[in-house]
Amino acid sequence: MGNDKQAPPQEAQIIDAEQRLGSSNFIRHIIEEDLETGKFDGRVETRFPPEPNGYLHIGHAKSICLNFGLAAQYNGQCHLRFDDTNPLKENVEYVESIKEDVRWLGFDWGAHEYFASDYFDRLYGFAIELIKKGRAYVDSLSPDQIREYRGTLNEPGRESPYRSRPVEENLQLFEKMAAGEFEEGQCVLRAKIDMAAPNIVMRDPTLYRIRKVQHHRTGKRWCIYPMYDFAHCLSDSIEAITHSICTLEFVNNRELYDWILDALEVYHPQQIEFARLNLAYTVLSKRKLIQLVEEGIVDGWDDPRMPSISGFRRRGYTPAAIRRFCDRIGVAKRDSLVDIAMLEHCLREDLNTSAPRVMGVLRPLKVVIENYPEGQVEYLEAVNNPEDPSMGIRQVPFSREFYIERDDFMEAPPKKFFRLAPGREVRLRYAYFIRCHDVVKDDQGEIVELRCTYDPETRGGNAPPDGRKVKATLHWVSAAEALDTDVRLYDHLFTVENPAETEDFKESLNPESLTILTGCKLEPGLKNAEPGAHFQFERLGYFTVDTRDSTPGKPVFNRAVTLRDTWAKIQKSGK
RNA sequence: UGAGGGUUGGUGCAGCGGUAGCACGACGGGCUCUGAACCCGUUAACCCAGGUUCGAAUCCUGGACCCUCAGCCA
Repeated sequence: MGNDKQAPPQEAQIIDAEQRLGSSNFIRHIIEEDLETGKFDGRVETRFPPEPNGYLHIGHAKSICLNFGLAAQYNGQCHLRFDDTNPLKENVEYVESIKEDVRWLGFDWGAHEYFASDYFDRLYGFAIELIKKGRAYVDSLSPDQIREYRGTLNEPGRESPYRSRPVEENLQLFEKMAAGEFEEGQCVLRAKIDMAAPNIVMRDPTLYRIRKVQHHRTGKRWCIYPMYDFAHCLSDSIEAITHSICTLEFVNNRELYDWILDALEVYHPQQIEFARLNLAYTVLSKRKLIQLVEEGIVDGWDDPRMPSISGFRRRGYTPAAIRRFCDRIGVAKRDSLVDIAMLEHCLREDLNTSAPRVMGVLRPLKVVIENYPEGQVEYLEAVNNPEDPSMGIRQVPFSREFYIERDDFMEAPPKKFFRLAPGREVRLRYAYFIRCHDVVKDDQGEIVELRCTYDPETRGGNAPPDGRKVKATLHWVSAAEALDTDVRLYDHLFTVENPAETEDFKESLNPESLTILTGCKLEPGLKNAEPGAHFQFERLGYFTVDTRDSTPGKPVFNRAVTLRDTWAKIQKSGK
C-alpha cells in the first residue's frame, strides 16, 4: 500500500513549467529579450554543472529546477555536466549519487551527459593557442610568490619575472608540464592579462596546474589539470550553451569568463548570476555539510536531518514538493534566508492529496472499554484519503482494548482542551463515542490506563439518535492487532536561524534534533508498507517508511513534517 | 580605504513613470468524524536625503548599510 508514485520525468518537467508560467524573474526577462533579438538564434541551452565532490543539497535543487525548468519552458535542452577538473577531491561515487538525485527530482538530461574531463584534449589545445597568441605564459614562481606578487585588494600586483618568456619557450615549458617533467607547484600556466587590474581575478589568473594524481575518468593520461575559470567557459562554449547560470560568488569571475572566450575567438555563451539558497536553521555549504558527516554529528549524507537531497528523500520529502518549493522561492540577486515553513508547506500540500491516511499512536495510553465484549474483534471501515475518494477504503480492527495518544487525555483539562478527560465523551475516528469513567494509576501516580464505556449506537463514529455532539475525534489503534514499531521524529539541526553566521556553527547544534520513539502502536495494515512509502498519520503528520532501518514485517517510520497544529499553538501562547 | 553585486510587509518573490501585488507566516472567523485540509477576512513594506516629472518603488545625484573577491578550490 501507499507506494510512491512518481510522475515520469518529462511529465514532471512539463507540469512544473506550466505552473511556473505565472512567476517572472530577471533571468526570464533576459532570455525573452534574447529570444526577441535573436541573440542565440532562438535557442535556449542551459546546463547544471556540479563538481562531483559531494552530495547534492536543496541549494543545488534550486539550480537544477531553474536550469531544467528554463530549458523545458523555452523548448531548449539542459545538460548535466560534471565539472571534474580537480581529481584530488572528486570520485565516481559522487557522480552516481548526483545522477540519482537529479533523476529523483524528476529531471531528464537525455543524451546530454557531459564531463569537463572529456574536453581535456581540446582544452589543452586551447591553452596552446592562447600561448601562441601571446596571451598565456608558464610561470615558475612558487605558490607563495604568486600570492605575494598578486598584490592586495587595495594595491596592484607586480608582474612575474617569467611573464615575458618568448612564445617558443612557453610552448616547450607547457609541453614539459604536460609530460610530467616538472613537480607539482614548480610551475603553472597563467593568462597574461593585467597585474594591476582592479578586479583581482584578472591579475594573470592560473589556467593550468600540475597534479600528479589519477583522475577518476582519464586515469593517468594527464598530470596537468585546468582550473575552473578556464575549463568552465570553454565547456560552455563547446556545448553551445546559451545561458550559463551560476551563483553570485562568480560575478567577479565573469570578466575572466568573457576574456578567455574573446581571446580564443570562440562561441560565447552569456553568464548570468543569481543568489544561492539559504534555508533557516540549517547550513548549505558543502564544506560544513561534509564536516557534519565526517565528525559523525549526523548519520551520513542521507541522515533525515540533513538538507541534502538524499536526506530529504529519506526524511519523506517528495520530488514534487521540492520542485514546488524551488518555484515559489523565486530567483533574484539578493542574499536571502528562506523560512523553512515554506518548504514544509510545499510538502504538506503535495502529500495532502497523495498520501493515504492511517492511524498510529506514538505515545500510547491504554484504554479499556468496560461494556465491550471481551475477545470480540470487529472491523470498521476507514477512508484512505478524504481528498481523493478513488483511493478507496480499508478495514481497521476494533476491540475492547486499544491505545490512544497520551496527549489526547488530560485529568484536569484547561478551558480550550476538548479531547478526553474524566467524565467527558469523545469520538474514536471511524469507531465509537466513548466516555471516560476511571483513571488507573501506578504507584508513582503515573496514568497507566483509562476505563471507558462506549455507545453501540455510534458505530462507525456516527452521531447517536439523540443528536449528542462531541468536541473531539481521536485516533486509536486496537491493542492486540497493533503493529509495534519505532518512529523517529526530527527537528531543526540547529537552534539558530543562520548558523553559518556564528563563530562556530557547531555551537548551535540542536541536541533535540532527533527523537526515537519505541513501542509505537500502528494500525496492522502498515506491517507490509514498502520502504519509501508516504502516509499521513491522522492528526499527527506525514511519515515515511525508512529505507535503511526497516526490515520485512517491521517498517520503521520517519516523520517528514507535522500537520499544522492549532492546539499546539494555543498551548504555546499560554492558553 | 580597490573592484563588483545588492537593499520592497515577519519571510521569499513580483511590480520596469500612472491606485504597491502574490505566496508563506501570524491573527480572526466559517466548515469539519483529522484542532488537518478547505473557505472567508485582517495585519503589515518601497534604506535615507535631495532632484527631474502633472505623477517616482521605478529615472538622476549624493549618502548609509549588507554581500563577494587577495586558492596552483569550484
